[in-house]
Amino acid sequence: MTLGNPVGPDVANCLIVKLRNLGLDSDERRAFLSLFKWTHAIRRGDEIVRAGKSLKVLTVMLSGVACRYRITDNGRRQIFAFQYAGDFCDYCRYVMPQRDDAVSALTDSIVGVIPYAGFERIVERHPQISVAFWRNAVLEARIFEERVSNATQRPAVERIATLLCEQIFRLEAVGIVSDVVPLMQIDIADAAGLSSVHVNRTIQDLRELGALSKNCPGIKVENKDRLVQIAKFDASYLEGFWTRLDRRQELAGRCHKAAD
Amino acid sequence: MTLGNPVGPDVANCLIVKLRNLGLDSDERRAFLSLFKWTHAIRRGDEIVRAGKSLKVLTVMLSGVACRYRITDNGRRQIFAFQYAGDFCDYCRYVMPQRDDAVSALTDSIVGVIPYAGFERIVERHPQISVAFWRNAVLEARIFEERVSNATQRPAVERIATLLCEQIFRLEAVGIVSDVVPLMQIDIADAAGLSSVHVNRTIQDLRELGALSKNCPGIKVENKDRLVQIAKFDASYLEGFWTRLDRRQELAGRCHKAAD
DNA sequence: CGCCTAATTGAATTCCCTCAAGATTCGTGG
DNA sequence: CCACGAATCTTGAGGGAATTCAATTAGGCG
Repeated sequence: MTLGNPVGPDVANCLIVKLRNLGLDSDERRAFLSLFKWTHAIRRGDEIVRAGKSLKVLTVMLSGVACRYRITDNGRRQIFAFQYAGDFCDYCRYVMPQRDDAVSALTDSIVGVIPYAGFERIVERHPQISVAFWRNAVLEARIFEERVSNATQRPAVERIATLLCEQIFRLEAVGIVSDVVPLMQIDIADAAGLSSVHVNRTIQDLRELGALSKNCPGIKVENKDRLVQIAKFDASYLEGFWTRLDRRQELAGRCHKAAD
Repeated sequence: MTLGNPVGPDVANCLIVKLRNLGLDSDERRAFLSLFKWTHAIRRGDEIVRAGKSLKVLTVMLSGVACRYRITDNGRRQIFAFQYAGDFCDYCRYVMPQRDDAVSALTDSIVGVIPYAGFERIVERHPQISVAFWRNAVLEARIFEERVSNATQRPAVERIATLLCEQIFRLEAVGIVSDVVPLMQIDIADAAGLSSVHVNRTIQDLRELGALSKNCPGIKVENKDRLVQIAKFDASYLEGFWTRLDRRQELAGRCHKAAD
C-alpha cells in the first residue's frame, strides 16, 4: 500500500532523532526529510528490499522491525542486522551498488522512500550529509566488529545477552523504551549464528539467572542490569546512536557547524 | 624515525591505486596526497596507533603489514583487520572519535600521516572525498559481514581458506602479487577466532589438499584455484577494492564527475 | 652454538550441533 | 466463544568439531 502523505514529524520522530545523533543540524534534517516521496506499509514477512534488485531509491524504516539477511550456501539464513525505526535499509547500495542483501520485515512496518536523484541534489547542497552517512557506515562496521568478537570468543550465554543488550540500547536510542525485545528465538539464532535449539536453552538459562522474565511469551527483560552484567555489555561502541552533548561539541567543531 | 620527504608516487603507489578505486579523480587524489606532512618508519611489533590516544591525525599504511586489534576481557587478542599499503589505519576516528582500537605493525612498515586540519580543508573543497571515505567504510563493513558469516556458519578449513583468499585478493588489488601470505599462524588464529593449535592442524590439512605448499616456512600458496575452490570464495564482496571500469561509469554518474 | 620464537603433536574435555519428538501459543474461521 | 491448524517454543539423547593443557620439534638470529 502506498500512502501519498508527506512524512510528518509524527511518523518520522525516530528518524529525526537518528539524524540529529549523526550530527545533522535542523536545516540539514529538514532538507533530508523533504525528500520523502512516499511511504509504504509492509506486512510481517514481506520483503522491503529484494536481493539483487537495484531500485534507485533509499529506503528508511519509519516503524516496525526488519532484518537484513542472506541465505548462505548451506541453506541457512544469516541475519546481518536488525533494523528499527530511523534505520536505513539499503543506504550502502548508494555508494556500493554491488551489495545485494535482502531486507525483510519481522513485524508490520512502515518505510519511507527517497529516490536517488533527490538525494544527490541534497548531498550536493549539504555536504555534511555524506559525512553523516560516512559516520553511520563506521558505526555499522563497529557493530559488526563487536559481533565478530562475540561470535568467536564468547560462550552462548554472553553472546545472546550481548545481542539482546544491543537491541535494547539501540531501541532506546531512538526513544523506543520497552522491556520486550521484539524478536523471535529463531531470529536471534540466525543473527548470533547459533542453532535455535541452543538459543532456546540459553534463553532459559537467562531466565533462571533472573535476567529475562519467566512464564511470559516472547523475550521480556526482567532485570536489565543483570542482563548487562551477564553480557559484560559496554554500550560505548553504540555511542554514535546517542551522541552525547559533550561529544557534540567535538563533532560540531569537526563539522564546521554548531549542532542545532 | 621521521622522514622529512614528501610522499612521492614511488612510496604512495598503492595508496594512489586505492584512492582511484574509491572513485577519486586525479585532481582529488593529488589534493589528498599533498596533505602528507611526514612519514614514519615503524618496526615489526611496534604500535602505529595507540589505543585510547586520540592524535588528531590520519594514518595511512604506505608499505608493510599491520593489524587493528583489541585485547578482549578473556585476555586474548582479537584481530579485526589486516592492513596493507594504501589502507587507512584510523580513518574511522575522524568521524567517530570514541573508537579506540590499537594498530600495530606485523612487519616493518612505513606510514604516512595527515593532520586533521589539512584533511578538513580538503574535504570542504572536494566533497567527493567524504563520499569516498563513506564508500570505504561500507566496504569495510562488508568485509566484517563476511567474517561474521564465516565465523558462525562454516568449518575451520573453509574459514581459514577464506581468510587467506581475502588477503591475497586485497594485496593483488593494490598491485602486490605474491604467493606468500605475510602472516603468522597466530595472527590467523586471532583474526579467525580459532585457537592456534587448530589453525595449525587446519593449515596442514590445506597443505595435504594441495592448496598450500609443503616443506617451506610461512604460508605459501601452492595452488590458488584450489584454495579459492575450498573456500568457495566469491571475491565480489571486495569489489570496491578494484572498481571495474564498467562499474566506474555508474559510480562516476553518481559522483557527478567522470573518473579520471 | 645456544636462545627465543614459532610451529607441531597428543590426549582429554567442553560446548554446541543435529535429529527427532512433544508441548505451547497464536491466529483464524466457524 | 470455541475448535482447529500452524507456527513457535521446549525437551532429550548422541555425536562432532574445536578447545585447553602440556610437551616436543623446528627455525632464525645474535
